[in-house]
Amino acid sequence: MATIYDVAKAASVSPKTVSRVLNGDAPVGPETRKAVEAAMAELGYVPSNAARMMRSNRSGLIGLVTGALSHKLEPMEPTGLPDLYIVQGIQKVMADSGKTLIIADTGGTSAKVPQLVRTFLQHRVEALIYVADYHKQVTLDAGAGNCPVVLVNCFDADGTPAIVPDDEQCQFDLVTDLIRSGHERIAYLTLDPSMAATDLRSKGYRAALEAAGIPYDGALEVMARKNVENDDGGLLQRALDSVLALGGPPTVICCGNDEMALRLYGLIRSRGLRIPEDVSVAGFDNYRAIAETLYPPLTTVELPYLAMGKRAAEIALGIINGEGEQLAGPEMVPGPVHWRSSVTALNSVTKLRNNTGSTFS
Amino acid sequence: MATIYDVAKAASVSPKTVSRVLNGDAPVGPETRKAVEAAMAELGYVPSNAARMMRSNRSGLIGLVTGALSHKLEPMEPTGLPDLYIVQGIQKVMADSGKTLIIADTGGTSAKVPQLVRTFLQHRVEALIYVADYHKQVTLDAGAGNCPVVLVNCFDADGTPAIVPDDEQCQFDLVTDLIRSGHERIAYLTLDPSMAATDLRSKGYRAALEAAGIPYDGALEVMARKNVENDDGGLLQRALDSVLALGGPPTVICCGNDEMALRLYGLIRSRGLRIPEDVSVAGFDNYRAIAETLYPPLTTVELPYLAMGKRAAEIALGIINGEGEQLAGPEMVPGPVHWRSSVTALNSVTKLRNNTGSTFS
DNA sequence: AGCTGTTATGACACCGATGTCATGACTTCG
DNA sequence: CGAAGTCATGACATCGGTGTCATAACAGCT
Repeated sequence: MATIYDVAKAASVSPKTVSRVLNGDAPVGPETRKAVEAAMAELGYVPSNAARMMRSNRSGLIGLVTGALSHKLEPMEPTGLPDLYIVQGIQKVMADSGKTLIIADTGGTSAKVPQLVRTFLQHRVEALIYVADYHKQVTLDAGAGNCPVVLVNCFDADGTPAIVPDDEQCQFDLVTDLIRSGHERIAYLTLDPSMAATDLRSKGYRAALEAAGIPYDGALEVMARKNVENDDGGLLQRALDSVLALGGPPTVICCGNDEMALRLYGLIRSRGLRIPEDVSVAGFDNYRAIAETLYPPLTTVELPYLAMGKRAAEIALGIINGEGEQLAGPEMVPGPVHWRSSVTALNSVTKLRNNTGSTFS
Repeated sequence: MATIYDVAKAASVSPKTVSRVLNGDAPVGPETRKAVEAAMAELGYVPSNAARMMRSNRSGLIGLVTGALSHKLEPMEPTGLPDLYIVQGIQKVMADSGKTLIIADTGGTSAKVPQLVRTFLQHRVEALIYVADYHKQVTLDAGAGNCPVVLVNCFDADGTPAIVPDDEQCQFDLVTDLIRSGHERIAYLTLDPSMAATDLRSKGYRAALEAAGIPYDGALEVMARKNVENDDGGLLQRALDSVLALGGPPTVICCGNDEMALRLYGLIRSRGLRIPEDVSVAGFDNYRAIAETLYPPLTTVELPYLAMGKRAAEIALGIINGEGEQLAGPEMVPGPVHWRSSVTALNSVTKLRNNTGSTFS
């Protein structure tokens, strides 16, 4: 591979002049420039980042640790594919800022993290971003030294900069929209309570009821999914039957995620009920492959994964450039409700929803 | 950040000795070693890959160009999420071999590719892997110089090493299994013929019929999906109606992908038919979020994306290490049939299928 | 004319590792 | 016992760029 010296020789100038042409950091005569550029093209010269970095101490690399690539292999996918969207958002911002992303996958084993971090430090990444597969608390045992760290979709106890979804606000917005459409008996089939999101969303659900002056009925909120190997869906069946059997059955059923909603469609229909005429359904995640493809299309909330990724990248870049904005602890990002026809309006104030910022599709 | 000189000074040895401790390429006295290791730990020393690379000319980096991260944002997702699985397979093999993956995303614009390749070359990647979002032909206009290139899920006209799915064999296997279960009237609702896969699968479909001595009926093979913005699913409705209206209606309907099958479930049921009692359904892709979640679970074929990724990584490593195996042109990888209850057996020879290598789940 | 300032360029050291070669101490063998 | 071989270590050059400083040519000003 051609070096800067080869180019210099071919153009009959000094290596430093070639460097100046490359970086444009000092004036170069027009003819000299032309000669150098010709030589570079001729030799197919590509500057070596390694050598460049030796002096400047700026690698242009950002390290990203994630399970996004591997966790889809697991038999259980409690959520959609959040981390992937996050990675996407990060990638986009980084690419725009000229940084190159190095991605390492944990393969599902968080024990690998320290080793991955070490590799990143060897490459002298300018920042480290850790993306979790679902909203949770983590502890960063890997000593990242003085390399700035940003957490996404998770947070720790040490006030490390973190970006998390606003699960509570999302569920609040969804339920509020349902109430605005005239629903009052709103069932909520939740995910495993061991997940940080479950608790937050439950709070949002109750807060929305309270804000509308609707009394909370514990019988309408049922756990319908457990993160265990042998969850064959029986839990969901029983949960559905239990809310349908209530004296005042729900007019709409909220699901912990879109997959649960997909299952629920089948179960509801096998009981002879129509969606949304007999009962409305709402999901969570806006897992589009499901939400848009189902018939009728599913009303659901989008967790702002893409936006979270972008925000995390901006925070990281901010730290690198020494700009203040010293985010201590988690920053919450809200996401939009996607209103589709799996929920029917029980009144005629539907228009009102137009002012809430929800998107229709 | 501490350098090898700092460590050397702290341990009162020469830098070279520290280097020897790091690489273990020459004998070091046990006490010296201990002193050096203590100094490294003390200073939190992490060797610089850039400096290391300057001498050895081995970056330990592999460049991966893909649209995997971004294409899921597009409104249309003709296939599942193949490239992601491919990336996964590559990542796994590379991590095991000690290489670090640099991932760049095209953001959907293939015009960006040359620039991404340039960045990779600056980082002196040891190989370049290009992953396409669906099986197609490409032209590599980006001059990768003498850097080895491996294509995945695509191929070019120049005989560049390439790994592609064996669409024909997959469809052949699926249809053959259907026939073994007693089906003879087998409809096939295809994807857009502009995709390379469509043609190959059609071939597999016909070959399976022919191998079983079943005459091919053109009326059973209908295009049901076009890659255009305004495909509202009407095409699928009409396709379904056309095959159901035939004198000899199909006992099983194969779909171009699992999403189409998901849609078809709804359409079939809205016509008062049961799955699989009245008509069986088979998909393509083994898009598990759909195939396993649907009720009844969907019989489908898995394109071997993970295996393709692994194979591509192996090929790339082989080239780097100068091992022969000079793959010229595409290598086809077959994938397994996943037999689930969306297809009913019309005879009692089901047992036979056990010998075909299909997996049951 | 003489001084100052700008432009265009080159010489040289340096970033942090590793490859090569040299050196001194010690072991082994004829 | 001396030659040859192994072991443990260090001096020094080198990889491919960039930062610093020097230098020469030429313009503009008093």
